[in-house]
Amino acid sequence: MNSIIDSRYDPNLFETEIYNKSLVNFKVDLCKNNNNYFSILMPPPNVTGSLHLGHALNCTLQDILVRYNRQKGNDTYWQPGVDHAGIATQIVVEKWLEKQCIDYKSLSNEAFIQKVWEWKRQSSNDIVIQQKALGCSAPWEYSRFTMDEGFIKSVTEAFIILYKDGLIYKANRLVNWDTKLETAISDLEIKNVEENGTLWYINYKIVNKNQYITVATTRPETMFGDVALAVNSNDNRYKDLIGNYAYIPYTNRKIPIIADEHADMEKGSGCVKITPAHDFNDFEVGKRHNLESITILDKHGHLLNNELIPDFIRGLYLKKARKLLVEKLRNDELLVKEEQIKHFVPYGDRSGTVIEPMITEQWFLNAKELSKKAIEAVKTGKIKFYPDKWKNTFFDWMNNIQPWCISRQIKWGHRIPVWYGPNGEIIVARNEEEAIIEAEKLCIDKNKLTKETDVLDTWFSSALWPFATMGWPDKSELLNKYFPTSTIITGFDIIFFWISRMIMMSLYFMKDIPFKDIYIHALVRDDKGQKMSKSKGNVINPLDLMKEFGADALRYTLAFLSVPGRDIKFGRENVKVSRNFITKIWNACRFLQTQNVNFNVNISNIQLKHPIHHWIFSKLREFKIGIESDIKEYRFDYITHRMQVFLRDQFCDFFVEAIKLQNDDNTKNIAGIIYKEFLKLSNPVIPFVTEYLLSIIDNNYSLNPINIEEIEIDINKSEKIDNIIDWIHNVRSIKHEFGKESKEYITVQNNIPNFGEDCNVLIKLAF
RNA sequence: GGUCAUGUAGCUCAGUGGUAGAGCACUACGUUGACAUCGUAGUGGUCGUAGGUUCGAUCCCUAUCGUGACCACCA
Repeated sequence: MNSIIDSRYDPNLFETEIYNKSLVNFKVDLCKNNNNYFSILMPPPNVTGSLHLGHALNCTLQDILVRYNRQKGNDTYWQPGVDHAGIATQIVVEKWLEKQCIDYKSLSNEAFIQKVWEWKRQSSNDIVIQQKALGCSAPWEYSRFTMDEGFIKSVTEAFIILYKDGLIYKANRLVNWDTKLETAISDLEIKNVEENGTLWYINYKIVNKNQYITVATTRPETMFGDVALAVNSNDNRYKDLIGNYAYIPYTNRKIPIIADEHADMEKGSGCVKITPAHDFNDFEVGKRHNLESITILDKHGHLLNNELIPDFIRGLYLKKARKLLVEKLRNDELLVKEEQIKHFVPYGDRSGTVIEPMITEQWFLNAKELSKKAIEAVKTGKIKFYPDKWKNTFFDWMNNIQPWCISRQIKWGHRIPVWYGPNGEIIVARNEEEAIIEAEKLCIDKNKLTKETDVLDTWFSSALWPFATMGWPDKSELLNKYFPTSTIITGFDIIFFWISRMIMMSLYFMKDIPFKDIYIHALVRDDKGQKMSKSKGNVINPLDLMKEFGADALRYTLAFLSVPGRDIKFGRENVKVSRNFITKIWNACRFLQTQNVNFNVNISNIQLKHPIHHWIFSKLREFKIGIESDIKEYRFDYITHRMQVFLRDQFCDFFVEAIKLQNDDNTKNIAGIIYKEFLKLSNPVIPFVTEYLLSIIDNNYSLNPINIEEIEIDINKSEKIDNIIDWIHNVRSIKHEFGKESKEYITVQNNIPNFGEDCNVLIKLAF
């Protein structure tokens, strides 16, 4: 046994060392045949840089489960890895290159991708370093990347199957277009922001009448894509005009005035312009009335340079065109009213630019078809949400699910496994050789094949994470042993992006659910409740905290603050408090060592003589059982409370104090056993300090708790101690309130209850 | 507009159909075998407001106000 009597608690002295020589076997034993398995998928962090506190929370909670299960003897697997994160990473790398004064736009595709890989290596390295510092006990050699070789195979296979089954198709549709990134994005990647805007009332001249009709719009510049004006058929103001035509200002293009329920009599002027190529509602109206769609914007958000657009704004950027157009309308007295309104404007999540609805050719996945079984799986309780309320969010979205636009016009990502023939024939194949063979079969000139340049939405590969990581489409031992996984731990923000899609894909490809429990944890905010962001400057780097207070303190804090269904307000003060608690654990060890406590006495060699012996064992049992139920309920906060109550309020305050009064070897041996058990049971939460202390007090320590059930505990004796403790608190209270000389205090001293001879010595603790 | 949360001590938050809990902060005392990164004790709350159910409500129900998030509209 080594001594720490003269050492203060300093996590920096042992954390790295203890991780490297930890007893925990991170390795996976594929030969082991254990019916009780626990497997968990690490939500792969994006390779966009290093980790923030949200990741630290996510990893901590997973590691607690993993260590707990491993300790319990369950065959445990934790799938680590990182995500290529398409658009997000591409943007980060572009900025990174800019900083180095590299003109990324002039790089060839291949050269750019090379740069991204370079970045990826650094980023994923940093991530793993952070995760290890935090104590994550994952089998790192099983780490996967969503674009590694195996994953490319999985993604290709999944695409091909879905295509052949008719669930993936190519279509010309109105999609959300990001004019900055020049790619389509999905509905989920849009954030609607409320803004002050203007509603312009514009006069359109009616054909063959000396009369105008007033159209209200927030987007006048799109008027050149108008194909109709719609009014409500019940609107007396316009009833007579239905069937007439109107001129689009500054053009001689005539568009019909139609009746459609989409026109709301209460809103604007009651007459709405229909621009199917640049508005989702209008697109629907257009379909209903068989109207054509006229695109007037190019991919960069500039008006087209053609005869549809009046020459004074041809080719101009949207915002500029709008300004000029409004000015001209105003001067020409075609603008009859300008109304300031608040309205929502769609912004791209990643680019921060206004999103334009645009008609383009994209690849879609029929998500509706896949959603049915996924909804069923949650409805029947095969998959459970913790907290339960999130299933409503899940159902809401799943019941209204839209076709998923899976193609992106960016560089970084999985290339869609499609080749085109000279006449646009589509050939879906695993590789070029296969595509050529297929082309020959179809009598397509194989020399004229071109490969699809679009890549897949990053979430397409993430959706395959539960089984692609374990080797799918091949059969593998990992899949065999650890699929479906037990639990997934993640934030609510990716329920739609990720959780629901993994469920759909797993049920489709594996015919089974990907996981049984979904634990949704909180968002980590700063101590004022504000979202942490770089621009606000309130981001806390987990590594800094770990350096100052230790990884254990950070882990303990994150678990402590994890109240289900509530966001975390995180202050560094909390970490300090946790560190203080860990110091207490440390100092308890120091004291026991000064008492020459032997921590390695066999449980069969101690006797429960004194009631306090029964009491401390019954508290240990409560502690152990409590943790077990907390884990089942994912109440990580409760576990930390329990640790405090047991170690501080029960073990230190009474049992250790009792040792000072009743200094026999048997009691000291019990203290050694209890303390050691506390360390083991707390190991999942605070692995570093517990394992270090265990290694100090026992050269051959193990992390497996002893079987307390074997110990016969007399509950009556234990309860007697509870009563004594209540009484002690009472006496102390009186002493402080009235003073040592007071009548009240003397009365108490003269009326000490008879707790039995065996407890007499404890009475001293009261005085 | 729809949905889901949330409102308990100065702060951060637990909790329960039956005399209100923790941590931090604050106050007093304390260096009595580890621990000032500490110990002991204490101050502090009509459990958002108004109704209802109940023998009894902070907890269940209804309404209302405040806060937050998500979804939708996005003329």
